[in-house]
Amino acid sequence: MSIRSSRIPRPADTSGLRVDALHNRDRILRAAREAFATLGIGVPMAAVARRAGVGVATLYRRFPTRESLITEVFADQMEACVSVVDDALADPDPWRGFRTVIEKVCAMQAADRGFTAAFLTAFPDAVDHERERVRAERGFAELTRRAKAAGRLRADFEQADLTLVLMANGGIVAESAEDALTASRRLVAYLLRSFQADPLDGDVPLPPAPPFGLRHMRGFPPARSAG
Amino acid sequence: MSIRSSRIPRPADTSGLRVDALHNRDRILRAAREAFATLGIGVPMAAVARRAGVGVATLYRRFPTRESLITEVFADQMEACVSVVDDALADPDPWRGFRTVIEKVCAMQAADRGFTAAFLTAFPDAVDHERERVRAERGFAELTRRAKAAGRLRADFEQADLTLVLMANGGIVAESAEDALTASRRLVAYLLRSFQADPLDGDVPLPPAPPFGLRHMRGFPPARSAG
DNA sequence: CGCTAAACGGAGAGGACGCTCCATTTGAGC
DNA sequence: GCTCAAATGGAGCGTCCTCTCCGTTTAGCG
Repeated sequence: MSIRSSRIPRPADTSGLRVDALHNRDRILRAAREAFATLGIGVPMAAVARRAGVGVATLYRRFPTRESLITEVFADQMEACVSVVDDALADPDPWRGFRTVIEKVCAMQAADRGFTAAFLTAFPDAVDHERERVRAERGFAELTRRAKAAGRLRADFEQADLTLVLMANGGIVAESAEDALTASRRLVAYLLRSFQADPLDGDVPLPPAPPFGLRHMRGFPPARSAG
Repeated sequence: MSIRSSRIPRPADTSGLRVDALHNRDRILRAAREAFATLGIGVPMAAVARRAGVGVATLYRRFPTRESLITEVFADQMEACVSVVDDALADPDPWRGFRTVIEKVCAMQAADRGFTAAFLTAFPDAVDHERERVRAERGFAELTRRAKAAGRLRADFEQADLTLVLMANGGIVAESAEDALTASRRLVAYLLRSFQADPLDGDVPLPPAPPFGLRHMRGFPPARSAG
């Protein structure tokens, strides 16, 4: 009956840790969050360690792979995504729900440089993300269905278009986070305008949807190894 | 009166080269084109040299910096961009001209992975690109003006939106070039649909345009150095 | 307070890449 | 063919990054 006796230790089992270790773990996570947001995923591990004020060994002991660190760092954001979708599902107006999801998620993406990569990438050990992503995907599919049923979303909108939006939004790079956000907002406004159903030009067919969903995006960000 | 006596040796002066050197230069350029397209800008120089079947020294002698190589490799594409704009300017239908430019350039971008980065980046020694980019930009501004005058393009479309399109399109990453093209086409169709003037919802204002143009995009692709 | 396992940090091995130096090869004019 | 400047290729050095090993420090417990 203890609060912490749950058998599934999500997101990670930190119960057996000494208090100093726990403290350092927090500092690492905070430092990594900062570093990823400003420099992007792929900052040297040593830089994260330095920002956290710990040695590299401590970093590696706690997070053996870069991916495990990323997974943990973005756990919050992933959960935030899920709640965004959940909130939208509770909205009585289907179109507003649909619109809000895209707007909010894209804003998150624009604000945090590393988030795009983390969100779009399926890491081998990011099973936690996997589960949440699937849940978000399901919820979004439902939102899509409702918005179409309400006649507000064009009928040929596909699930893959969400990926398209996220990739497009992820392409935005700017000097400052504010500039990125401004640009993102405008892009999203343009796209949402097109997503709306419009009986006037229903006869102009869209090019086919790309053949991928979120899970087809392995290899992001682009590798650059030799051939 | 000689054919080759032009004082401005654009894009590069290769006149004094021995035939074998010239031959190797071609092989390097071809190899680099391939490598950039598939692996992206930033492939190891050694990989380019290996593909070209030359030593690294040969590569460096011909192209002292990575940027000079990129400049040369993408000279063709840059010229192609300019012609696309020129063709569009010759089109009697302003909207079709506008639309075609965006479609064609985005298609080029989607087909060649390195092109985005090369196009968006202002390299110190890429003065050649600079000139062509300015020309393309001017032409596009004129196209925009005409399309607006014809009432086909929404009045609040800004030059910066072109950058937005290119960034968004550049965000597309896919396994194969075909998938990327498919995705790009769909994205572009969505965006163009929004760019069209529509008196029905002229009262819905767009978020402000991002405060940048093509030349504000230094730092693409994202650096990842430590802080 | 003292013991011990847990935690720590930094040095350094290992590897990728950028770029240069230099001994050797080769094209081109005589 | 002979000569020599031009061209070549790969060895090698410096740098940056990942990840591990190991001697030292410290929290937690009796």
